[in-house]
Amino acid sequence: MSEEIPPNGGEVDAITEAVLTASRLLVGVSAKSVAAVAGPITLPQFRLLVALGSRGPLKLVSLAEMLGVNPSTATRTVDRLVTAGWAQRNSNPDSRREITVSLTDAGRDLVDRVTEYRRSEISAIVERIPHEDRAGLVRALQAFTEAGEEPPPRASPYDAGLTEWQ
Amino acid sequence: MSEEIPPNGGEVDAITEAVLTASRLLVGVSAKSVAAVAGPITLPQFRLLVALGSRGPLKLVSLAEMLGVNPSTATRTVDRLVTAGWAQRNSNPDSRREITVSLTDAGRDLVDRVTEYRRSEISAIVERIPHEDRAGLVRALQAFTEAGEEPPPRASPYDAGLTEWQ
DNA sequence: GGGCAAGAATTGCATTATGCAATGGTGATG
DNA sequence: CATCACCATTGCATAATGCAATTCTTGCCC
Repeated sequence: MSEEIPPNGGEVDAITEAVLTASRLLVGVSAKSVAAVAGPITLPQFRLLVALGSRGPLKLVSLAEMLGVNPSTATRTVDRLVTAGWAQRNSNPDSRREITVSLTDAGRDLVDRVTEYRRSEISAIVERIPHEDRAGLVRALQAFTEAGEEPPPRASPYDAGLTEWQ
Repeated sequence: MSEEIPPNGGEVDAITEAVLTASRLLVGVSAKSVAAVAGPITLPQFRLLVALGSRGPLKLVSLAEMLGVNPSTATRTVDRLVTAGWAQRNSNPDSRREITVSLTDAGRDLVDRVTEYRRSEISAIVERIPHEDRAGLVRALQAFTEAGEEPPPRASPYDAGLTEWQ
């Protein structure tokens, strides 16, 4: 060994801890955002709306796959969202065995409001970060993300920070 | 106003985006960890075990509060965990109207294995970060966390990165 | 073209997760 | 000791989930 960083001399552990702690904070922000804006909707339902918002109209199977749930679960969640007026089923003229699900205007509006709120919450935190720390943050976070993006995980619902656990 | 950083000159937005992206990654890591180790347990159940693991034996009400659920939900989840052999109810000699819930050895073991796995996943990512970016990461993440920790959010289950959504 | 396998959505069934509203027991305070 | 607050639990209703049919629809092969 030459200068530092033995197999795990503490630096890696320190960063890991820092990451976990920061993660905890983010989790709280997301919860707060949905609760503050989305009122009576449930999280799984909102997650489905987010998927539609970020990927556009989707077949039911694709939707289920994105959310990591069984198609039957997706079907029934869509049922509820349709009833609530946030999503709609569209028949596909090319293939009668498929349908697409898309947001209604109300649904899109809901997603936008929550996203907006969440973004503003994070911005508020970022604005309290001392200027001299900011430049390092972007570089560091990008380095972290790139290091972890070997196989890009399932894409979209995560964009809203919404998943079943974390 | 003196030198720079207008209301939102882009720097804040850039950091916000970086944070959101990194958050997405973390979410994936947590999901993978539980799925890989915890097998047949559900997420809400595991979340309860994590709370017990990080805070020790807890009254039912405290547990429910930590998890952000109704006490009745906690009661029934504990029922299932007890049946599965991962948790136990202990009568409190000081106050017969309270009970405490604690991990069994099997429960503690399960939590340890998942935590270990998750930590190793994050470490693996951290180790792929170029050395010159690492120091910046710790400082930056700490700055971020401190900036957000105005009112420290509900504590413990987040420690394992486990929540219902994110 | 007829028939058959694969794909897509849905429905049936069972279990878990949740919240709200009692209920029954226990402690504390006056 | 009488009442009020606190604690766990249970009853009831709804949502979320997965697995296993079921029903159409498409594609493909003979």
